[in-house]
Amino acid sequence: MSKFKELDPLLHSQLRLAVMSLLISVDSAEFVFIKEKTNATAGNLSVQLDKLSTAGYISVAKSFKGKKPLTTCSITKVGIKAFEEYVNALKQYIE
Amino acid sequence: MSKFKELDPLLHSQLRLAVMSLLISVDSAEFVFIKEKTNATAGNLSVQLDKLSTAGYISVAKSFKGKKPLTTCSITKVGIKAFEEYVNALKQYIE
DNA sequence: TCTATTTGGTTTATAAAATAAACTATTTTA
DNA sequence: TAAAATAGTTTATTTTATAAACCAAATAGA
Repeated sequence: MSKFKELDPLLHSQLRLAVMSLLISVDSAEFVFIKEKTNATAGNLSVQLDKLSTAGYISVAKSFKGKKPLTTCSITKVGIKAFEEYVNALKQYIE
Repeated sequence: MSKFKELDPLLHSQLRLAVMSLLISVDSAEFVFIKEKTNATAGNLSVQLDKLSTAGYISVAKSFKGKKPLTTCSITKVGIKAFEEYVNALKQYIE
């Protein structure tokens, strides 16, 4: 029984983890879609997307659908790696 | 693809999760042992044990080994159930 | 023997994070 | 054309985690 590995604090957050979990299985997803799937408020989601984006875990593209703003997110290579490492570390806790 | 289940916030914390993970596989464990396994500071561990104890997830017995204080913890039935449910919910995020 | 240091913690203060509330700009609907 | 909805962002508040300070007893060193 060894010591517990650190859990990436950026991923060890319910909402950010849900976002990453979503994004890892799709090519890209829109703000509104993520918001619905995660049950997040827009404000909270906005903040957490920023954090993931700042860390380079996701990329966020802002455009327009007609005249409404459209925020599209996708996971990056760095994000995939971080997610995989997090899941790996987490298994030590739950298996 | 359904919405994400809530993750019990009491368990979704690195240190408290590590504590529960430890306790679920042993009969009981002493403060110092848990502290070493989890790399926690005494202060932080003390606070988090209190929270788990207040929630009824663990029981904490305070006694003396010679004249030194000895804090012994074990997981409760309620704690085991909560841990299992947490792990279950978590799988939705990482599988 | 007195005085540091260590052990085994708890309590309180501070820093960081999550969340909620308020706000902006545009658009659609009644 | 006023009200409500959409798609967000920004800022404020609450909650959490962590660190620092503290306590009491025991042990170790000069």
